[in-house]
Amino acid sequence: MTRKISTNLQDIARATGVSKMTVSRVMRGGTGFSTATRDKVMAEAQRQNYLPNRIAATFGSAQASTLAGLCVPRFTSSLFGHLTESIQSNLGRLGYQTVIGSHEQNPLDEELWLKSLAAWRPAGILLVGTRHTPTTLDLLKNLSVPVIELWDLTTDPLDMAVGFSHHGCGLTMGRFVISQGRRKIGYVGALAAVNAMGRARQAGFEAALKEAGRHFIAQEVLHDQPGFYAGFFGTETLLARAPQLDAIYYHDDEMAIGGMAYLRKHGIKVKHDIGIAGWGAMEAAAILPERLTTTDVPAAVLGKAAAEMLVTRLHGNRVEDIKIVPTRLISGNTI
Amino acid sequence: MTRKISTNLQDIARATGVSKMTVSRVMRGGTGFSTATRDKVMAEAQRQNYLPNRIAATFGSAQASTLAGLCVPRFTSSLFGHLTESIQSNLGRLGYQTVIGSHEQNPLDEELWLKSLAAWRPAGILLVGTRHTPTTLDLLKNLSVPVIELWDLTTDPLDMAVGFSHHGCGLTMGRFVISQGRRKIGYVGALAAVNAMGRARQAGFEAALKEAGRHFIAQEVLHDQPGFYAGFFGTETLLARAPQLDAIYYHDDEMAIGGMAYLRKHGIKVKHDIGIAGWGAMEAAAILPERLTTTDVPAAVLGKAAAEMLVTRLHGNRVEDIKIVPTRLISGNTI
DNA sequence: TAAAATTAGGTTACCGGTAACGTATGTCAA
DNA sequence: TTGACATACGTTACCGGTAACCTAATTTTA
Repeated sequence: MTRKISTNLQDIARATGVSKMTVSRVMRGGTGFSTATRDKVMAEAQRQNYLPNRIAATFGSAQASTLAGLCVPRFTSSLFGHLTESIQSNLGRLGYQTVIGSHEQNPLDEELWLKSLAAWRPAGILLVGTRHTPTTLDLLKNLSVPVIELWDLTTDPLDMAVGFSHHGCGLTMGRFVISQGRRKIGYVGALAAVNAMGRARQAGFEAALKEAGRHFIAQEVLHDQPGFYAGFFGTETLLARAPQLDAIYYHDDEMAIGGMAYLRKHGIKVKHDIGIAGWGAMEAAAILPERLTTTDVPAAVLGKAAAEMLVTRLHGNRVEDIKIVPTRLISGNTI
Repeated sequence: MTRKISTNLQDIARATGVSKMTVSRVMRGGTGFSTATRDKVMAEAQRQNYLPNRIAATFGSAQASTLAGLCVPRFTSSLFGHLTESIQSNLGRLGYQTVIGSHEQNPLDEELWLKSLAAWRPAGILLVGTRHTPTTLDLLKNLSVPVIELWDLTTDPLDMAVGFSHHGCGLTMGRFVISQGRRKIGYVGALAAVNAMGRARQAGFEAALKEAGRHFIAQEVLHDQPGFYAGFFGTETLLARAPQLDAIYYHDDEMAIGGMAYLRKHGIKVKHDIGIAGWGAMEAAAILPERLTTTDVPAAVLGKAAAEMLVTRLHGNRVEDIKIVPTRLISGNTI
């Protein structure tokens, strides 16, 4: 029982009296055929309801693959959701299909995913994050396809990169918070020891504090995934240790919002008593009665740039290896 | 320049003195070889750093595909993020790779995505939503692979379905709101005319009102995507038309939270003045000072069930065609 | 103990495209 | 007028697995 899902190029060739190769050329919109032949072939393909077979095409020539892999930390964060959305739709528009994975900041999960992806001989690979296992690096080298590292620009890219400086985000926010007169500042983070990008923001902020002769009064870096709960409970722990704080910098907006919920619950006035700064500019942050002080991260712009970068390179054109997308401080109303 | 990314079965066969077919059998963990042969082959594969080739495998036999397609409305909502995360990780665990798409409630986008997916001859397809174009239905039939419709159980499934009743969610919430003494109730929704599931919840709620001899005093269904902003401005419009409301039912939690932000901004007390009910139980809803009255939707459970259902079927085992996952009313503190 | 069944392989023929190269025919400039 | 070159195809040889079928040896069963 050979499962024949659709007619193939040979069927169309037979029906139109040309060779399979000519049909292939027509279907791919190349050259080497007359307009008469093209019209005849296209009409017949339409009539037979031909469904292209990328499996066969990729098998015949690895160059023909239109599969791209995307691995992000998780899909449950607003920012990565926007990034995924943007990459998938832009790659789709450009004729590529997206295979996804998530690694939860665990390089071994990324490696596992990459192994299963590699079996599909993808045309290109997009990775969020710059922590990779040796095996991952080996695999990427063997595959010898374009690799774009997204989100972070703090280390040298393997191949190409689209992102921004997390250190810069932290630095800018730190200077802003200092400029607003805050001096006793704490930090609440997440994913201790595995989140290089969060740490880079934290370090950037701390550099700004140092410029002003200050440092973090207290820090609470949870081992959990970031999120509303983590922000809520992280704030509780932090304030238990350092009740005198006049500002808190958070890993991201979700955690900041969680923290604000904690403050409100305990009658601590946001801004008046304790200033709050987040990161990521999630939609909810702009809707809060107190507009959250945060950093806008253009996830959709970044995704579009990455998709276009990849496809340009796949089409054999030169591309700049590194693209920086601008982040923007949103002063808001919580500092 | 033939790009040879990895050694192939033939290379391993040559090195171990068996046939390619035997190596294939060993690699797939089947039967028809001695343990001695297996060990020899596995060792050699390891030594040569063999990378399986799913393109070739799928080409050789369509049954060998381990590619599954997943199309959701969008990746930017918390619920669909959790769903995507769950499906991807569970399918990954079971040896399948996930190709994603998003349709933004537009069946034509779904059709376009399905066409590009079909070229990869996937093993199975997961769709959120039950609105499909005729071409989509044709394609699904031609592909003759398992199709699981997720999220909604209000219509007959094409093949299999995992979901819950949106009408039931609305009905239960409606009865609860009535039981709390609310009588002048409004509705704020989104995606007018294209969102069957939101409409089903609305209709369910309305059925509960009818039981109590009531009806929606006012409704505001935006044409936009749901989200915090939509909730904020939808509430503004609704209250301009019907200021006397004592409760509002929202399309989802994001919109409810946006609505609450509007109320707070205008000094209207949530619960005391106007009760609020959402849907979806997003994490943020539980963190708010007033815990949001909402419906818990087990997106992760649903995703896991769908992944396992698909794989069970692909392994040739019988499965129940329809699986209902339970939703749960969270009474919260905003009604 | 002979027949039947199982085990451990090998052989062959594809799957449906694409790259590379070959070959008429027509066109244009020197 | 003739060579050079472009155009419009056709031919051939793969790409790397898997299904289906076959064989010889070994084990089990009647």
